[in-house]
Amino acid sequence: MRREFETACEIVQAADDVGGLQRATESLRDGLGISHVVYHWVNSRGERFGAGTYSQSWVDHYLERDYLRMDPVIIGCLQRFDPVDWKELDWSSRAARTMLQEAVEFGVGPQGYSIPIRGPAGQFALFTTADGCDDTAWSRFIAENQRDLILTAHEFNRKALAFERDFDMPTPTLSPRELAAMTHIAKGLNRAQAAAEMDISEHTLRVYIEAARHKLGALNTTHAVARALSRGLIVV
Amino acid sequence: MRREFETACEIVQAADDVGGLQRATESLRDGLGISHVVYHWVNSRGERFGAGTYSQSWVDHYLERDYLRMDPVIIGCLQRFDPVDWKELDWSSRAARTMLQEAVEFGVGPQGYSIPIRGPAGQFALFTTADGCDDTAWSRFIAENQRDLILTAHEFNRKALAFERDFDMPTPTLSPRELAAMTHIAKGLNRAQAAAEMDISEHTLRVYIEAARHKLGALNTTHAVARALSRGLIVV
DNA sequence: GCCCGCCTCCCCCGAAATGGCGAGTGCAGA
DNA sequence: TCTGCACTCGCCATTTCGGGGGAGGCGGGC
Repeated sequence: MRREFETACEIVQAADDVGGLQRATESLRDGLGISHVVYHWVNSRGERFGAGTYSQSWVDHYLERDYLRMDPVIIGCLQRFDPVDWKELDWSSRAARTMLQEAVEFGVGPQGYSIPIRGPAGQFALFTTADGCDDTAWSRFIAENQRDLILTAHEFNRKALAFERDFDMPTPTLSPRELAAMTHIAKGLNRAQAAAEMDISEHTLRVYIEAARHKLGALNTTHAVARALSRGLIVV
Repeated sequence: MRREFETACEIVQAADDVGGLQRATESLRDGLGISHVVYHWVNSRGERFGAGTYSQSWVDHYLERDYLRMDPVIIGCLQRFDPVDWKELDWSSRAARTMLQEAVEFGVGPQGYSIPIRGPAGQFALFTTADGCDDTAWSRFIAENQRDLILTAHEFNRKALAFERDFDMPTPTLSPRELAAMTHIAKGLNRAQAAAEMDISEHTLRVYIEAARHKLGALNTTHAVARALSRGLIVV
């Protein structure tokens, strides 16, 4: 691992708040001589936060335009799990192209490389490096640093999860029947069908669903399914 | 990266079926001189498969006893996203201890290190190394190889996802309002609340939900939410 | 041995969601 | 320019869900 990555990882490991992650991104940016290093994180409650070198004005602009909802980097990374060069993403919509152009005006991109990672409870993180260099220089940069970037992303994730664990509610345990019931419901069966599938009465199935709902602290069945999926309790 | 890892990664990259992954695990096991290397994978349809060096008799025994449902390695890794040494897991239940004892009799463990990774559509993968050595030797082994193991796990995942992409159906595109509506529903709001949140009539909200349902090929709203979550279209 | 959690079944009723019928505006890409 | 898609609104009948009761058996952990 190159020295600048080692340094950044050490800062991450020593961090005891988001500010520590922030310093790590700055250290890595300076060490690598690129324009941006950003770690963006959605915790299990859907709260977003970020640590990185983007200017406040770009972040404000980005949020103001609600780019979170259409940013091809976000959209694309939510649908894959291997690192992606921004050039591979779908920039076909006009809104996306507009956004990229504005980003460049704010000193972000056009080159970028983002590493997505998902956590067990719906957490989602993106570790991004970006620069304004040309394609060949960027390709070389990625080829040389890809592995170190992945490992550094892991260090960020480890720390971010540690922060969260501190004030996280434990994931409840669902019984096998509750899991089976939730799985059937998540697959789109209604209560009667799910009950038939499990060969139990519809009422019994309801008991499972309600038990799961209460354990998950969910407001209704759909919410319970969403939570169970997000926490990796069931798989559709 | 140590040579044995490089070799394994090259085999993975060249693989065009599960057999290729299988050969990579064997190569890595032999190169590292440990007893087992296993890659276990649950795709987006919930189908499981594995490539690795466990004996068929252990796999049969494991499945026969339905250990998938209580294996602390599986349970634990489903709830974290950083690599874990088996010793850190919860072996307190009697069933878990029995399973570990049997595993050792079948030549698996007691030392183990598993790296979980989640994909965007509910995929879940575990890359595991295991051996019968003592604690200090194992700690040294992990300390020395942790990073290479993570990178190798990434190569396995990349290839496994590529296999799956081949016969995957394309993810539909939801409009911004549809995504917003689905997100609110997934958070447990009822239609009236979600409509109020979006400042539109309840009927309009229904139109979005139904459009999303049709695009996602879902049988009902809950199913649609499950699919949207599984495909990474929305985050709760 | 007792308690707790899991599994199973029954009834009732109000509230919510679903499905199908409409209609009109406006923006953006072919 | 024109077609399509996104966005917005209304009504009605039917199905499904949600919450409230109550009850019994069975197994594992303290």
